[in-house]
Amino acid sequence: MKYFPYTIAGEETMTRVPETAADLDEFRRWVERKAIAGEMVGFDTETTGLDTFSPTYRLRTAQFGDAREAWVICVELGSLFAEAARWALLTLPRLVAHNAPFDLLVIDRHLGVPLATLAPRVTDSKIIAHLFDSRPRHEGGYGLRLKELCAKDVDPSAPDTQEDLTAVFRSIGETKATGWRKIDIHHPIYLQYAGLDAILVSRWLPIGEARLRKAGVRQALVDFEHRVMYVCALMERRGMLVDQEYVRGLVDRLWEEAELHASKAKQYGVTSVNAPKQVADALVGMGEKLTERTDSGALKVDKSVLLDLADMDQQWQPRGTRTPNPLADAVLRSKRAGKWRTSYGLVMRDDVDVDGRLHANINSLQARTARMSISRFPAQQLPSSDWRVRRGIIADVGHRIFSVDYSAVEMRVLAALADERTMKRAIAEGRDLHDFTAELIWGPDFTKAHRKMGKGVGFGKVYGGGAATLSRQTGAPIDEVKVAIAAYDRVYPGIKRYSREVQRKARANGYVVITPTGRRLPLDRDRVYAATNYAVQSTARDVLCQALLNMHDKGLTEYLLLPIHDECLGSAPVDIVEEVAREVGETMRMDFFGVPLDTDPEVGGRSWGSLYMKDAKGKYDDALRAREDEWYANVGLAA
DNA sequence: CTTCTCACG
DNA sequence: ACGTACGTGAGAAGT
Repeated sequence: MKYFPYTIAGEETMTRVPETAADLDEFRRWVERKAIAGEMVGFDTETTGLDTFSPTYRLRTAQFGDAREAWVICVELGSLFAEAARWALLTLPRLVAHNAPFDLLVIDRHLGVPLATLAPRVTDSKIIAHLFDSRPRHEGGYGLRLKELCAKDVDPSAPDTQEDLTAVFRSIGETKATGWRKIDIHHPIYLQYAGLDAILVSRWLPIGEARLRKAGVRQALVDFEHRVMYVCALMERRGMLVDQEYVRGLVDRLWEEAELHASKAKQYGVTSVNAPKQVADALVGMGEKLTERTDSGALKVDKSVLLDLADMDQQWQPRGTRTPNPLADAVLRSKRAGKWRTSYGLVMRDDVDVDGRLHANINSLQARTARMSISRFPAQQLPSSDWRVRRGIIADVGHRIFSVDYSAVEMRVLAALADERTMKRAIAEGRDLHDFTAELIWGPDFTKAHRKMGKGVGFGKVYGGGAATLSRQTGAPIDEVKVAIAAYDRVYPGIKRYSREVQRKARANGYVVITPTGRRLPLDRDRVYAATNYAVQSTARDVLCQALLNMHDKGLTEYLLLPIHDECLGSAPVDIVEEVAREVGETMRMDFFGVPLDTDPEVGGRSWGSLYMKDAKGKYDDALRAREDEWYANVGLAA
C-alpha cells in the first residue's frame, strides 16, 4: 500500500493506493462499512483523455473517498484491481461525482457497470452547484468547477489538481493533450491528486446541498435534473452514425473551395482570409468605405459587412444594388468553407468510434438559463440553410431520420407566463400568431411588412431588445418601430405587465429570477431587462426536458439522437419511423398553463441533411433528395 | 489568454 | 429618466 497524507481545511487526510491483493481486501472492507452505513462516497476516475469512445481510450484509475480518506484503485494494473473497483461501484449505495456523466460513461464502457445500474445511485455535484448559481466564475458566479467550489467552501488552499498536473506533464516532457495518457501510473502527484478529488467532492456535496435547501430549491428539481442527465447520457452513449464515405468527400470539396477563394483573395494582398485586419486594409486600399467598428475600435469586416460589399443579402442572394467587390466575395466563401471543414467536417471524419459513430458531449444543464449545450461536435450549431454538413449524419442501418420540434415555443411560453389573455386566445384557436398580431395592430388589410414587424417586436419582447436594436435588425425606420412597439403593448398589455413584474421580483430576490419549476436564474444588475428572456428561455428548456423524461417513460429513448433546444432528432426503423415520430410528437406536445405547446413531426430519409434539402420556396426538393439521399434514391428506383 | 468571427435555437 | 436584443461552442489570429 502507498500512503499520501494531505491536510485539507486543517484536517489530516490520507490517500491509500492498494498494491497487493491484501491491500485490495482492506479496500473492500472499507467499502462494506460505507455500504452498511449507507454513506455517500465521493467518486472520480482518471483516464487517458476525454475521447471516451476512441479505440485507444483507457480507464486508468477509479477513486473513492470520504472526508478523511481516499482509495485510488489502479484499474490499469490488471483484472484484480479492475474487479475490485467494479465490485465497489456495484456495492456502494450512494455516490457523488463532479460532472457525473463523464465518469458514468467511462465506467459503462470500460468497467462494465451499466449506466442504468449506476446512474440512479449517483449525485452530480455539478448539478447541485448549478441549481444554486448557474454562472461560471468569470461571470460573477461561484463557478462550476470542483476546484472553484472547494476553494470557496472547503479549503481556499486546496490544490487545483488539473492545473497542477498540467505542470507535472510539462516537467516530464508531455503536454495537456498527452500527459493524461503518458504519465506513469505510480507518479506520486498523480496518485495524490486522484485521491484528493474524491475527498474534495465528498466534502463539498453536503455544503452545496445545505445551501440549496436554504435557498428553497425543491428536491423534486434536483431529482428532475438527475433524470434528465441520465437520459442525455443514454443519447450520448448511443451516438450518431456518420456517413464516412460522404464526409471524406465533403472535407476534400470544402478544402478545394476554401483554397480556390483564398487564392483569389491573395490577388488582392490578403494572405490569410481569417485575419480581419488584412481584409480591412485591403478593402480600404480598394477604395471601400468601412464604417462599422468592433468593440475594440477596429474596422469591422464580419459577414454582414462583407455581404453588403459583395452585393448580397443576408441569405447570400444577389441584390443588384452595386458592383460586387470580388475580394469581399472571395473572403466570405473561403472563410465559410474553411470553417465548415474544420469545425464540422474534420470532426465527423476523425472523431468517430470503431462503429463509425460520433458521441457528442451532451451537457444537460449548462447555460445560465439551464439550457443544454452540446460540445466536441457542436451538433446544435450545424448550418441549417445548407444541407451539406448535416448530410454527414445518418440514421442507423435500416433506419430513417426524424425530427420533432415545438411550434414557436418561446412566444407560447411567454404568453403562458404572462397570462396574456388575447395572445393565449389566438394560440388556443390555432391562429398564426404573427398574422393575428398584424391584424390586431394594422387591421385586416395588414401587409407582409406589417407581419414581419409584428414578429420582430415579439422577438424583441422575448429577448428584451428595444426600438433601436429592432430598427437595426429589420432595417425599418426607428419611428415606425417605436409606433409598432407601442401598438404591441396596447394589444398585448399582459406582456409588458409581466416583464415589469418579473424584473421587480428579480430585484426583490437579490437579482435572481425564479421560474415556475423553482429554478434560480442569477441576473446581472446592469442587465435586469434580460429577466423576461431568462424566464422564457429557461422555462422552454424545462418543457423540453420534461418531454424527454416522458419519452423515456414510454420507452422512446432508444430512438432519440439529440435534443436541440426546441427539437428532438431521432432515428427509427423504416417500418415504424412514421409511428415513432408521431408518438414522439404526441409525447412532446403538452399544455402549459392553458397554452397548447404544439409539435411538428417530420420524417426524412437516411440522412439528417434530407430534412434540409429544400427549394427557394422552402418546399422539399424531391429531385435533390433523390440525388443526395440514399433512402429517397431507393424509393425512386422502386417507383 | 483575448478578440473577432460565425454556426445554431 | 432612459434603454439595453438572449443563450451557446469553436477556430484563427494576435498578444
